[in-house]
Amino acid sequence: MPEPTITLSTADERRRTVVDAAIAVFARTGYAATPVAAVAEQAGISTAYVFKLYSGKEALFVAALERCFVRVVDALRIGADASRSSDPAAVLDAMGEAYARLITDRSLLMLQVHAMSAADVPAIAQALRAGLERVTAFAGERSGAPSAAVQRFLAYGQLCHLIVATGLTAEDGEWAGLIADGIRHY
Amino acid sequence: MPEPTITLSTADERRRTVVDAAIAVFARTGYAATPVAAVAEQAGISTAYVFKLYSGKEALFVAALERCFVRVVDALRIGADASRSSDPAAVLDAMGEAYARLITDRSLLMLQVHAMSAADVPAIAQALRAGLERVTAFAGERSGAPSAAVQRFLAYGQLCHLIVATGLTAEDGEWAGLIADGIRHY
DNA sequence: CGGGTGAGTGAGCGAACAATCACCGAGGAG
DNA sequence: CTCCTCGGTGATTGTTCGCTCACTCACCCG
Repeated sequence: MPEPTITLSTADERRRTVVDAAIAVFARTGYAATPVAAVAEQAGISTAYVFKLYSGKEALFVAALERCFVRVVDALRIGADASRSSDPAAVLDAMGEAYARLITDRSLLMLQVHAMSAADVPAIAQALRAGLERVTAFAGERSGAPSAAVQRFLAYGQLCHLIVATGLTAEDGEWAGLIADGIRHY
Repeated sequence: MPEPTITLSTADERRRTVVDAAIAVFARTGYAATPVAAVAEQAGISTAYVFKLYSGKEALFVAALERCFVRVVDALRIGADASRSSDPAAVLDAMGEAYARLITDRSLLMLQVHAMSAADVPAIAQALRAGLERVTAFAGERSGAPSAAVQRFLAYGQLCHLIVATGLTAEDGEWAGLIADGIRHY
């Protein structure tokens, strides 16, 4: 056994590159419609090597989804830290603002949408629940808000996902304005 | 031009059968991962004939989605009619109850989830927006509720979709109970 | 230098799938 | 009977995709 070193192996560095590529590509075309070759191309390596780094397409998607939720929770934490008031409602609002800024790049949002659609794959459903748990637990504990407020936070987050995924704009009419009113998505 | 008859041609009857099959099958495995042959099998006809009834997979999915939204609005109407009070909040609540009962069969719910994921196909995104408009407009006009209440109605509806799609249950822990509290999905 | 280890790839197999085409049979009109 | 329309199908085709395997190259330790 070699002595433990701090420096990462090159394979692990590659894995990070691949996961970043996977987030971007899966977010564009979804789980089923995205060939692994597209992820490999985005990462700048061969398809064969992607299969050496991850046991299959499913594991690759799960890894991307897990990283996605890590990034979401990180954003919520930064948002909460930036809140001027420690009032639960204010902290929750600051988290919402941070999330809205995070998803300026739509990848993290769309990946969650695609994951819901691919949840008939058990491993994906499990990763989705695990990510949801982390978001829910963090939002609740960090803000100190009551359950109903956290639930409301998540519900309007899902509404935001709907707005972005369907490409709703003000030109869609009065009803579109009704749906999107006050929902931040820059 | 033949004289207009009330009786439907057999081809149109077949189209309805196919659309019903499409709703069920697409709801299970989504747009990209569902072969047209699976829809044909469910409908009890050959794959070739499905392509004669619909110009392609895309048109078939759009037809299924449109019918899905028709069924949703119908359910909302029936729910509103059954409301004892004409108070806007009460009517909206009755609509929610009717929707919760409608999606006892998960097909209509999951089809909407899959449609969001497939919204990078322009025709699907358009059908989704059109359906959303009908739901929003009907809920608002029929209940007479203020915009914010209608928006809230949709947001918690999306939360319900998240709960069902991820397969959340009480065994998932306290956080799961927090998310699902009061959200009707039988 | 020689050999072993791990990063990285090209080529290809087998299966699945969207879409098409040639074709069949029944029934109604002339 | 003949023809023509229309519901309906089997077989096929070209392509794509997940995944594997044999292989190369660079580096490092002795």
